Amino acid sequence: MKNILHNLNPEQLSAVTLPVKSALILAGAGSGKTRVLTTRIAWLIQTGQLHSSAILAVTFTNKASKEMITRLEDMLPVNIRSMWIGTFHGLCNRLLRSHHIDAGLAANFQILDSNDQLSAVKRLLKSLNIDDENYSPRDLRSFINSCKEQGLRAADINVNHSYNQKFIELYKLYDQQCKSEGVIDFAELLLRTYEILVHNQSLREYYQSRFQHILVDEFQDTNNLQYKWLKLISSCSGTVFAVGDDDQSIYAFRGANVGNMKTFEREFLVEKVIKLEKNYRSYGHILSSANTLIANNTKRLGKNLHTDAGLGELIKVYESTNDLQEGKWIVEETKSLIRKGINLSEIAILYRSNAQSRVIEHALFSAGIMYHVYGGQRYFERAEIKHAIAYLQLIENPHNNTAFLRVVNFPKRGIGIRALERLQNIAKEHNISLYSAIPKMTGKSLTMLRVFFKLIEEGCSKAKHLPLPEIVMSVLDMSSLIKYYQGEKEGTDRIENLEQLVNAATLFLAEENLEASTPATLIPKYQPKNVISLSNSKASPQIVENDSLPLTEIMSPLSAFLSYASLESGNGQEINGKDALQLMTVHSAKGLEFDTVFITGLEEGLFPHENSKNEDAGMEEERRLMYVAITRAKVRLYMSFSQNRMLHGQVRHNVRSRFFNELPEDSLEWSLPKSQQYTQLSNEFSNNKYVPKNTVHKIGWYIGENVFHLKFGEGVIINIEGTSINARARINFVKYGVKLLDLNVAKLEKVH
DNA sequence: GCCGGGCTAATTTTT
DNA sequence: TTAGCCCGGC
Repeated sequence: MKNILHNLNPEQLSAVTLPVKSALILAGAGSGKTRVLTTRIAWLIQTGQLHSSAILAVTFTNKASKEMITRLEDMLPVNIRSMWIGTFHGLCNRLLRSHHIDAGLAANFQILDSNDQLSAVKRLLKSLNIDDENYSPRDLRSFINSCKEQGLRAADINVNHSYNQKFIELYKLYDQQCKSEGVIDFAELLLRTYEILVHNQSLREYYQSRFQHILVDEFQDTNNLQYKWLKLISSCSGTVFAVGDDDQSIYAFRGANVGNMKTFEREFLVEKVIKLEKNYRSYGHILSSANTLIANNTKRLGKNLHTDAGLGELIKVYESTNDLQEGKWIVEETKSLIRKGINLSEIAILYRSNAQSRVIEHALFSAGIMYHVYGGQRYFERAEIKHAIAYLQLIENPHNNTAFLRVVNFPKRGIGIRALERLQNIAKEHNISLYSAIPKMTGKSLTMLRVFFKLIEEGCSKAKHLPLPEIVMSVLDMSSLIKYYQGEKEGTDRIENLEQLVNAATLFLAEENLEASTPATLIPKYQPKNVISLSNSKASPQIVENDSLPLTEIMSPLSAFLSYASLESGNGQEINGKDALQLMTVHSAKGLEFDTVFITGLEEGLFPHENSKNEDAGMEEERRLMYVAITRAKVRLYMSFSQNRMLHGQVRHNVRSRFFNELPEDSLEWSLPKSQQYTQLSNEFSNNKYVPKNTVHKIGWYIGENVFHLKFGEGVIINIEGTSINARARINFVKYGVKLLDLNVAKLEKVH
């Protein structure tokens, strides 16, 4: 038997070997969090405390769950399959497929990704003739999602606001629309699962007794529904082992609630919180910067990272006049790093928002330095792939109107908007899907629509006999998608992508361990009677066995593949053999580490971002984001800011980020001596082409200065026009935006 | 049905 | 600046 516990530090060891009770592990950046999580699972199984089927491990991303599976396979000789490891969404998908009848869903329900959801919402609004900017599709979508993430149905929401009233009504109609089309959105996967567990006692008790230990990764990212879900499924015999880092909570904007950690500690009666504070990633200066910075946050559970590695290099801070210069500086530093023998792929350039990559890319491109920008389009989100998937969805479920509208006239079949409007009216009138409405159409568009109808119909019958990869192949052919792109100027890449889809299907089947030739079969697996009888301890072998089947066994391979495609957007950029510089937002850097990290654009308004500066919570999240950025670096850390930056088509004057004041002086190495900073600053301003040279002294105000106005509050001078008596300042006020004020009239105060 | 001009708004992102 | 959206003209 492998000694899986060797080389664990005392804190890690105590976390790994905790008794099977609810526990909270505060795992700092680079403290071996994943290791603890996987080793604990292995330890529980190896010591015979739990059967592998009693374990549920939940992550947020597919990447994280894959990583966990890989590591476990390395540690354990047993079959990982019997364990439930996956993302919240993936696990809920599995549960809903197994219990689709209880959930009131068709066996082959399809999953809307957020774009699909948006078009579904748009279609709903259109069908109701709502063209009011107060009810924009995007707002409605986020309203619906945030309701679902709170566990609220339209009927549950208090009607006390006229604005709400309409949204609630629309939310209800949206759910009806989804139901009749046989589709569900991401949030619905979770909510629906939660609801069937609440409403179906035998089902609930079955899973409650089955999962005795539930391990949750990145607990700080859970939203309220996920928390409720965990609480429900773990009550009775279950316990939750939560691992997270409140200091790395950077997803509040999409519903994550850090407060869940404190609530968890209280409600799950956690006796002792274990902190993993030993960092195995970064050198001392980097770590103390992170510690000092994050100490400025008030709402923390408390944690301080330390390392055995020495202090290492100082953090290099660079101040530039403008963003172009910042780009050049990155190029120069990169070149010198290359000379030191550092691989480009070990260097990351981080920024707060995607728009900032442009200037940097330009500089790198001109210098001939290879780079790779993360966050591009993912494989399954590419237009051509979405088209192919839509055909596949229609074959599996022709009533999916979102898929229908996506491809009914793509490639062109001469089916225009007029025809579709009529079709939609017929469908609405008879309360049927667009597909079913086709035979009821009249006029010449009927002919065209019939062609499409036949196409789908033939696809359906073919799908019954062919193995998955061949279904995909035949769809590419019969849809004429390939033919269409052959006629396009830049279609080669798209054709390549489409052909990749066949490989993706083959690969998917292989991973699901299934013979490619198995025909689609659907066996009802869940027998409520059995479950009731086993509510005490051991689950019947039959049910355990069913629970561990690959998805392709409980639904058609095509259906399984489609859900995989929706839930796994596909690492758009994963295989990248080239040695290239890594460019990404700070958000997407979370969980990664690099030898060298550049944090760029450290300016007030950018990082921390303007929109977050007003409330405390927003500011603290920005600080955590900065903390995440810093802790990505192993050996070398660079930070830069620029006095001027092109933003929204305008040159903006920025002040360096407040975060610099929150870092330890001793760990920083300014590229200009600190004493010269402010002298330098005013020189730069007076040399600036936007300011007449001598205005600084004559007027007594300078660009970039923080000011306070009685009515408008705080702001920054972004430009000064005219001189002496005519002098006016363009001031960017935090709350009121840009105003032009006469400096001789306006009562401005300096803010220090 | 398609193209182009004008307008507007402008973080962060996984499933 | 630029991407996305809407509208009008062909």
